Amino acid sequence: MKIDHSNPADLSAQIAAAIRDAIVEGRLIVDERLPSEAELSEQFEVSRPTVREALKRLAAQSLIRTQRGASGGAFVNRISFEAAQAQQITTSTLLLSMNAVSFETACEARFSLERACAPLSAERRTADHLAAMRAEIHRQSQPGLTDEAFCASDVTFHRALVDGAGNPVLSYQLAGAVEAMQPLMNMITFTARDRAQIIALHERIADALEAGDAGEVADGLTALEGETQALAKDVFAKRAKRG
Amino acid sequence: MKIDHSNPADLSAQIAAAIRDAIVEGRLIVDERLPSEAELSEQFEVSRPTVREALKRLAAQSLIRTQRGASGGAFVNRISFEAAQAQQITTSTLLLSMNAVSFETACEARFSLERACAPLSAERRTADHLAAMRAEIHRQSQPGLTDEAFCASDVTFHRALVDGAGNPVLSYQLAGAVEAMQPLMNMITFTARDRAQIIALHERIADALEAGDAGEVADGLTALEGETQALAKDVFAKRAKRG
DNA sequence: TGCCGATGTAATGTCAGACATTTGAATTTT
DNA sequence: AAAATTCAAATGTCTGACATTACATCGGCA
Repeated sequence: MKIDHSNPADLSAQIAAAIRDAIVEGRLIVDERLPSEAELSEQFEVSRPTVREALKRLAAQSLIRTQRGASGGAFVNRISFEAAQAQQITTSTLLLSMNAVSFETACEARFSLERACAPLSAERRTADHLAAMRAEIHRQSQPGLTDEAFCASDVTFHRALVDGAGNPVLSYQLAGAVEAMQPLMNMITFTARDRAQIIALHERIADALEAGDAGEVADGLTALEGETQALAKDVFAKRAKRG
Repeated sequence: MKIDHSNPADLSAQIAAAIRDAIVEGRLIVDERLPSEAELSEQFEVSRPTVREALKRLAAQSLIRTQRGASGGAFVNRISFEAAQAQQITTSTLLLSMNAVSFETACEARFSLERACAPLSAERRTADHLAAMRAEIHRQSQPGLTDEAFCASDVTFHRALVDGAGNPVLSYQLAGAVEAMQPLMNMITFTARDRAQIIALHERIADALEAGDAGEVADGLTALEGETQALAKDVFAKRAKRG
């Protein structure tokens, strides 16, 4: 593991990349302790602050964790699905909000992905998943619910649907797509009638899931996508008119 | 933006979180310049190295970029699809390799997601996408191709299929799933007969895509999934026997 | 007057050394 | 033998300094 001293810029980035490669390529394995900061600064022939900046970069990506005290140090982290999901949600959220991705595009991607796990979820969903979805449907029909709370409940509903597929990789991938859309969804104001229609579709999806009817789940999702797109179109049209 | 000095641990993490929240919540907008490191260290009442560690954490997530020189500084970054994809691939790859995700689970997730964009790709793929896929099929049939090169070509083929959907959000999401599987795929050794079968399925998929037959694309993918799973099962069974 | 080069300056990048804090382990004491 | 104490190693933080970069300004020159 060596770095390029002829390019005196971004030493900490180079060091971070070198260590990251070692982890990705398996030369550093999970729970293995990295050399101490002092030792690393000797190896790379840089100062300790520079090494620390590199380590912080890796910590930000959950590639390492640090412990203080004797026999402490930096350890290769076994990245958890939760940590990976959190990162992906942050990244996806920023990507959608900063790149002016149209609501239409994001919505299409989200429902396409969700339909992808409909067959698996119809086959494998447990009673718990169904109960979670029913509970959210019930919450959504409460009067006096704010739009934001309605959206949050919607996200929980869909995550239960996705988790029902019983595939953690799928859940991890989809959490980003579903949660990242929440800020966009929050721009929509739902009338009582809108909510009733969405709730009806949620019930249709839950029923189909209970019956194990994958095709009907997918159809329900498609209908929900159409409804959502129509709502958004309406909101943006009104906004354009007003502005 | 304030931090908790009563908890004197992880000051840089707290600062990073505070700035990240400001970005995510839109209080700091794209291309806006953050205060200089000296000013930030005054605001947060910490030293400059601590501020720098916080900024490096954010830079590692592509949330900010830094420029040297007068009128330089740290700027809120417009995260690109490429950068987001690169991060997601790194995260997904580590997640798969370190969490002992079974090949079966990863494969199932990947093909489920890919089937999700089959309808869109069948409808929208351009001649370029088709040409790219045909080119990869041709490459795959070259004799003397290493297993790794064969896998790399396979990834390119599937990325063309996904890109054909014309939805950048979908492409971004799927790149992680497809590329992260490559290390797992590289564990497989392909016989000439295996390759012939895979190539035949690739041709079937390309043909269906050319004809705009979404159902047939999905069926081709399902067949390919079955073939891949069978191959993997075989490899792992032999390995278990030998070991 | 207009252009071009030299200089200034503000910012990040890096370094050295020091102290503070934490935590596990070795040591001593009861 | 168990508990309390001390020690040491490591991260976390601070101070102050210098190096490097790149923009901005100002001066000189045509």
